Amino acid sequence: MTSLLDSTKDRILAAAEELFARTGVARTSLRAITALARVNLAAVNYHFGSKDGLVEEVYRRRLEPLNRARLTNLDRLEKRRRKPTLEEVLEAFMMPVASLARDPAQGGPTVMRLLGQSHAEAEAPFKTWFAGQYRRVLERYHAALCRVLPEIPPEDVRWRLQFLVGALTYPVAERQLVELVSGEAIDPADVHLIVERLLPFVVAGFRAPAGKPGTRPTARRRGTRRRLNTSRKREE
Amino acid sequence: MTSLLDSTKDRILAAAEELFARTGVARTSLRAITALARVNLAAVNYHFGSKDGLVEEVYRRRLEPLNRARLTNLDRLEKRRRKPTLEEVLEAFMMPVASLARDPAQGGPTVMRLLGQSHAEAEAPFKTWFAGQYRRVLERYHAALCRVLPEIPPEDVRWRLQFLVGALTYPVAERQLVELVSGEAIDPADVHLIVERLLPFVVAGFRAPAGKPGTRPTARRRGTRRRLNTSRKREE
DNA sequence: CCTACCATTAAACGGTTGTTTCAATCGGGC
DNA sequence: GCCCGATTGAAACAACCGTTTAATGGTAGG
Repeated sequence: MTSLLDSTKDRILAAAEELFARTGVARTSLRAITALARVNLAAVNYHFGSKDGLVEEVYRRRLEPLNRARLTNLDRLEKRRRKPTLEEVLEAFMMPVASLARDPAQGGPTVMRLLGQSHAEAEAPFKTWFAGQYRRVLERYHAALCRVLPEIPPEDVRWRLQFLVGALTYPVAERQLVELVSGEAIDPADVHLIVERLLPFVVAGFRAPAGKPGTRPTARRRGTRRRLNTSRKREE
Repeated sequence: MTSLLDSTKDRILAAAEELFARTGVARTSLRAITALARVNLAAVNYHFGSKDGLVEEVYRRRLEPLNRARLTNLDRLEKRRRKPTLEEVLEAFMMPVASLARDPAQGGPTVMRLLGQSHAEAEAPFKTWFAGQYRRVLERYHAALCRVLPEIPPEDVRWRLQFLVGALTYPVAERQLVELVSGEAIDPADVHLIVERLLPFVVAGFRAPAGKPGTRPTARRRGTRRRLNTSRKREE
C-alpha cells in the first residue's frame, strides 16, 4: 500500500495535472513531470504503466467526481415532490464545475484548464473513454430538460445542451485568452462568478422558441434579407 | 513566383491544415505533413522557415478572412440608416463561420476543427498573436452589442460574447464527441444548421436580464435553497 | 553558352521522446 | 535474522523530432 500523504503516485498526479493543464498532454514530457514531482523518471511507467495510463488517471480523478456530483444533484431534484424548474436543473449541471474550481483539494482552478485542454486531446481511445464518461450525464440531463421544456423539440434540447457545455468550458478554460481580450483579470477563486453570469444566459437560451431548422439555407422568415459577406478575398 | 495551382507550398498548407485539425499541432510531425503532401521534408523549412512559421501561416490563412468578413458585415449593418437588431448583429458574427465550413476552397468543414484546436495550442507567442487577431473583432462587436442592448451592463455583454464564442466553437469543432454523445451524425455540409440552431439560443441569452454578480456566493434571491452537492467522494 | 537564382532532393545532425533494464534499497512477516 | 515482494534509482535503449547541409535539376536573363 502507498502511504496516505504525498506518496510518489500522488506527487506524479499533481505535477502531471499542473503541466497538462498549462501546456497540454502532447507538449508535456515525462521528464518535465518527474522533475516537477521530484521523482524518478521510471516511476511513471512503474505506477501507471505508460504515459497514456497516467493521462487517463489524471483525467479520471477529476471527471468522475464531477459527473457523479451532477448525477446526484439531478437525483435530488427529481426525488422532491415539487417539479424542478429549468433554472434548478441547469444549476445542478453547472455548479459542480465551480465547486471543483473553488476547492484546492479537488484540483482548484487548475482543473478547469485541464478540462478545457481535454477537448483538444485527440488520442482516439481517450476520446471514446471521455465521451463515455459524458454520455450518461448528458442523456439524463437531456431527459430532465425535455421534461421541463415540453414545448422544445428534444433534438433542439440536445443541441442546446452542447451549446451549454461549450459556453461553460471555453471561458473557464481559456482564461488566458479571455483576459487578453477583455483586459480584465479573473480571480481564480471566482470561477463560480462565471457560472452565475452564465446561468441567466443559458436559462433564457433554453427557453427560446426553437427556430425551424431552415427549410432553405438562404431563405428566412423575414421578407427581405441582405446576403451577408461570406469572407471573400477582398472587395473594396 | 510559384505556380498558381497545387504548388508545393499549397500542398504543404493543405496537408498541415488537415493534420493539425485532426490531431493538433503538437502531435503532428513535419514528416507526417510532408508525406501526406508528397513533398520533401526540407520543403517546410525552406518555404516557411520553421514549423512555427507553418503553423502561423496555416491559421492566418483562415482566421484573417473570417474576421475580415465579420468586420465588413458589421460595417454594412452600421452603415444602414435603420438601427441594426440584436439578431442581425449576432448573425453577422456567426455566419462567416458557416460560410467557411461550407466552402471547400476556404477549408471546408476541416477548418472548424482547426479553430477548435487553436484554443488548446498553448504556445505563448501563438496565443498572443491569436488574441490580437480576435481583439479588434470582439471589441467592435462588444460596442455594437452594447448599443443594441443598452439595458445590459457592458461587462455582462463582454461575458456573453465569450459564452457565444464558446458555444459556437465547441460543438462545431468537437463533432466527434457530439456525435458520440448524441448518436446523430452531422453532415459536414450542414455546419450552417448549427449556426441556425445557435442563433435563437444566443439571441435570447443576450436579452436576458443580467443577474446581480452574487453579493454572496451561497445566498440567493429565492428564500430557501438547498445546498447542491459539491462533488464529494461518496455519500450513500 | 554560361551564369545566377529558385526549387527540390537525399542524407545526416544533435536533441528529445517514451520505455525498458537491472541493480540497489526499503519494510514487514515467517 | 532472513527473505521476498514492492519501490526507487541510474543508465541505456531505439525511435522520432525539427532543422541543416550539400548536391542537384530547371529555367530565365545577359
